[in-house]
Amino acid sequence: MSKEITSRAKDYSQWYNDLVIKGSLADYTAVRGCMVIKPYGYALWENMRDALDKMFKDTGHVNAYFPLFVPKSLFEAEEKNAEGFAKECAIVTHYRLKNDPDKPGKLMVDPEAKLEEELIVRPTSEAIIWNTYKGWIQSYRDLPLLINQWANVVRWEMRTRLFLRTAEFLWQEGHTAHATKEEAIIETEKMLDVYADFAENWMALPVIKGIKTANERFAGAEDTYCIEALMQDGKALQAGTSHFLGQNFAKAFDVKFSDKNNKLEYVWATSWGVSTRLIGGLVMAHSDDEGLILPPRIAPIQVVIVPIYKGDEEKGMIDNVIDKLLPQLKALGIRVKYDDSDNQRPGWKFAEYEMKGVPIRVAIGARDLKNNVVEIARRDTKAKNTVDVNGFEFYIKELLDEIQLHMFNRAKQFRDDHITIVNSWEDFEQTLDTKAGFVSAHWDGTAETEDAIKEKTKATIRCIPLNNTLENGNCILTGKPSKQRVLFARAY
RNA sequence: CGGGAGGUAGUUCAGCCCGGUAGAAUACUUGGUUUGGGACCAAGGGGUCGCAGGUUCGAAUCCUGUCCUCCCGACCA
Repeated sequence: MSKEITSRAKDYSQWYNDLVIKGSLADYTAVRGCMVIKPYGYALWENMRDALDKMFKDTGHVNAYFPLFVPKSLFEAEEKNAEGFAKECAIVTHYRLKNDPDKPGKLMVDPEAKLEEELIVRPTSEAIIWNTYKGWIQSYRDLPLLINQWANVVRWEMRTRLFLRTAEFLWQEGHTAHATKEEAIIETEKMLDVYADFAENWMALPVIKGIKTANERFAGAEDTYCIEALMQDGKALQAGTSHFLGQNFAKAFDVKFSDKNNKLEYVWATSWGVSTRLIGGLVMAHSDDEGLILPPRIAPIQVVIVPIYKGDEEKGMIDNVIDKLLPQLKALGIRVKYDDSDNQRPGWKFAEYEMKGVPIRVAIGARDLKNNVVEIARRDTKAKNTVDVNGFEFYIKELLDEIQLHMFNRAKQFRDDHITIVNSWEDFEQTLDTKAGFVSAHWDGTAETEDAIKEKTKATIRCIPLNNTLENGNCILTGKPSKQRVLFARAY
């Protein structure tokens, strides 16, 4: 089998697929639009999940689990939300199969077993959760309610891509209830900060925090905050969202509480989520034509040690050294793998772990034993270095931090180089076609103009950046007055 | 749902036009030699050719239908 990764320059789609599949993260399955996440990819997800989970808990949230199935009547209670998802729902209509009388050995749906009420496979859990919260909230003393769920959801998309858009995906969804509007908005913004912190400091993925326009807003939300990342092909990726839901769901599901004055009020809500899509973003933002490049903080394997030897005697000598080195590395909390399998030669292993994106490779052979050194190769720059064995665990520890930082800085440099300020329609179109990336431009604030721009260029408004500087200008398309720039891009 | 490509060994694919014993590489198993950037030799196992019809003495190959996958669009809180 060809192990080569398709060049980015040739075909980004193929390049991306190669990275995911040959990097052992995931693969296609027999089920349309679904993927299997392989052990290596799942280990990556677990590291991300654990880091996020801790951040949620540090901000006062707890985990719970709600059902996969949502009765249709509940699902449709919040009209805008239901409408927004209606076109991409999987629906359970029957609960039994039976033998097909016309085709021996085959099964058919038993028409007798039709459900009274259809069950929607959750595309998101607001409906079932708010129906539950109704029973949990009576008094202001029950608030705030800060719950997160780790779950799978299903969205029957027309066109799917590994990690970036699959029919079923894993995610977390936080759903909180608050006594006041102000508190809910603070929560919405706080969780956006958590996401940005995670993306930048754990995934080395620079993001722009912003607010979505009405067109791009979550169905049922008052405001959708987002973090937007830039991929190497110049397309933007929505990496996470945090929604201020106002009282929409409280009203739809009749969730009221008595305040201190014993007055009944609807609660204020937020929801926020990130998914396995983040892995797609990670792959597209950092990898090269040799394979994945994973940030050390979440890499399933941070250091791989490859022995190079002739015969059992040399192998024994190397083993002796490694037996001392492994505990030293593990004592520093480093995830290390000693690959002394003899099915493959060193060269094969080098290529394999590069494809899997392992941040640091340590090679040790007879030559090194004599000099009491090891060869250290970093994945991000491909630089090789010979290091003394004494104290090398501290060198590794520092190098991991350096790689993490370097990956972030490199991605940030790329991102910053691809934010282009334009003031005319000609420049706008030309920039999108030749340079791609984010385009910062004035917009008149209307949905019609946004739609027209999308129609003409396929670019959408990714967000109105938070902390945007106000400046007077004219809409790129209509010339109408505008008070601030927004970020446009073609997106995944 | 429109346009394009495809479905043959675990994987990547050839064979199809012009019908006649199922192929290659790689992976796998065994033995041996190797090991500082994807090793080599020898032997071996492995496929109802996506599915269903049809034409034919005979179909991976021709015809019809159908299902599925990938790519490009439309869709995408």
